[in-house]
Amino acid sequence: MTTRVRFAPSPTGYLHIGSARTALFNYLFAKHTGGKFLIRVEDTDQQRSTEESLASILDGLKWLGFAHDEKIVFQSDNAEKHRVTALKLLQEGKAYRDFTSKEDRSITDIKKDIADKARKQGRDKDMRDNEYRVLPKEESDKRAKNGERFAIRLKVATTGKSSFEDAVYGLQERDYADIEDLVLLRSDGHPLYNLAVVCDDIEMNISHVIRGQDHITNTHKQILIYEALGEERPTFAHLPLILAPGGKKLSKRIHGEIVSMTAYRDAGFIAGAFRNFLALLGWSAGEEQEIYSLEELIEKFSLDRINQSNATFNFDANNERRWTDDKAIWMNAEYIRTMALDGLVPLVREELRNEKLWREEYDDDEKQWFESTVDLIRERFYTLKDFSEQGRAFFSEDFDYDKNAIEKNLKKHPDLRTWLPELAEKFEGLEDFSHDEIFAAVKDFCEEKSTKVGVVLNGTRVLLTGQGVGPSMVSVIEQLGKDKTVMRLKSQVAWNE
RNA sequence: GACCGGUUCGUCUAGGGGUCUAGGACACCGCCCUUUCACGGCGGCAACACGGGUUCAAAUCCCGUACCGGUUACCA
Repeated sequence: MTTRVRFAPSPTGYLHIGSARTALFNYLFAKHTGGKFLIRVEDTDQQRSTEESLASILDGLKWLGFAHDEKIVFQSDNAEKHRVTALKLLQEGKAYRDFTSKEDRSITDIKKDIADKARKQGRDKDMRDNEYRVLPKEESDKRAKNGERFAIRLKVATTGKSSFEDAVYGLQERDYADIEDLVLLRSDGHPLYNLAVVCDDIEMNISHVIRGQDHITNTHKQILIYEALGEERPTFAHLPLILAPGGKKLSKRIHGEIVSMTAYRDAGFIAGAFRNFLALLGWSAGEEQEIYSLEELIEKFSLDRINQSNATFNFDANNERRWTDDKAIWMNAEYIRTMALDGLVPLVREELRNEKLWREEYDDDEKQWFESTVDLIRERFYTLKDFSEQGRAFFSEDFDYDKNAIEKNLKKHPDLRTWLPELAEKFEGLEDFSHDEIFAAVKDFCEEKSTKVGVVLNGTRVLLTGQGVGPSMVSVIEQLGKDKTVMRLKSQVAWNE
């Protein structure tokens, strides 16, 4: 039997980082086993589902490279089937009509209420305490016929327990006494989550359900539905959660953009790097390797190597440099430094285009220069943004000077104000503006002035690139070329800042 | 509250009775390299939640406690 898994987002928001990892693990498992990766949109809650949300989720999945194998299933399209299923269970006496009228309250009120009520309840609460559970069939039929509104609830056994072997957490058990007679169909006729999920998973022939461990209690309920339906259940694998620092829930309301996948794309992350980072959050191959290509992840992935404890996604909202997890940033830098130039160049092109720094010549006459520039400056960059920010001076005359760099590398050595234009003149006289020639000129110059090479090079770096740090300075000079180098060394702009 | 999970360096993790004076990665700190800097190389700091058992031997198995998380809807 080939494996079939599904990623089932509900389109009520952006693609959450935790959902992205769930999608990743589903994808890796499918590809590892030669199976299918499907997408099902859980849009039963029509009130909260939006088109934009769906578009942004699909966008995020596409960016991460998770192509789905079959047509996307929309859960709302199957509502009729779900209804028929609920009615069937009612017919068979496995479910019953609940005529209790629905309370009409706002979602936040309900949430608060549930929390309050739950805190007061102990285990002695009888989950079967519903007068309609034992209402004679004739009576129930009669009231329904009279047009009385009702919800359909599953009749959960009074004694016994539900159990399943989780691929990650092992044997899971729950007493029936702790499970309420869950509602399958709302009184307005809309199917509810647990029913819809089970029906669709059966319909889609899903072999493995891989989802967050916040669904474990749902799984017990869903198993009850599988059993009532007489259907075989899939293998379940629950994933540990990704938490915010301090072990709290990671939410957009509290933590902002950091939880949204698109924030990473917009911040200049490489999809492969982020995927790599996500894969190692809750899973490891059990070896001392950190960088994995998608192919390697697929080859090495297995459910039994998934961790059972929740992971903390580490970041510091008050520190600009630590806006997201250190390791994620490091990994992105690692990818930028080491990935094939062929792969990086198009990404840089896009970044420069977005920032209006792109020139068509970079794809034509200046292709070689452009590629060697990217190769030179990528060495110390962390994100694609750095190409248009720290690296801006390579692509435009309109760049800023780093304040600290000016102070530390320029103004601390006032002589540089006259020296650097002098150095420019020296450069002007050079025949071929090569690495060796440039270096020799700088060395000569420093001897003349009896100063350290570092002082001159650091000052030069500020005037040429606006930065305090970067690749080998002589290479930078060579890469910029004689004209720009001379012009910028003579400029007084930085001195006047 | 109840039910269900979890707990190894600050963070991600390896380890599943002896090979653990607990390994790797990120971050941090030092040194070296680079006649300059946030690259690179080398090194350092730093963890088995606690208490009982079982065993010749426990980070690893069992029990309890603490703490953290999940769930507890006619939401998904």
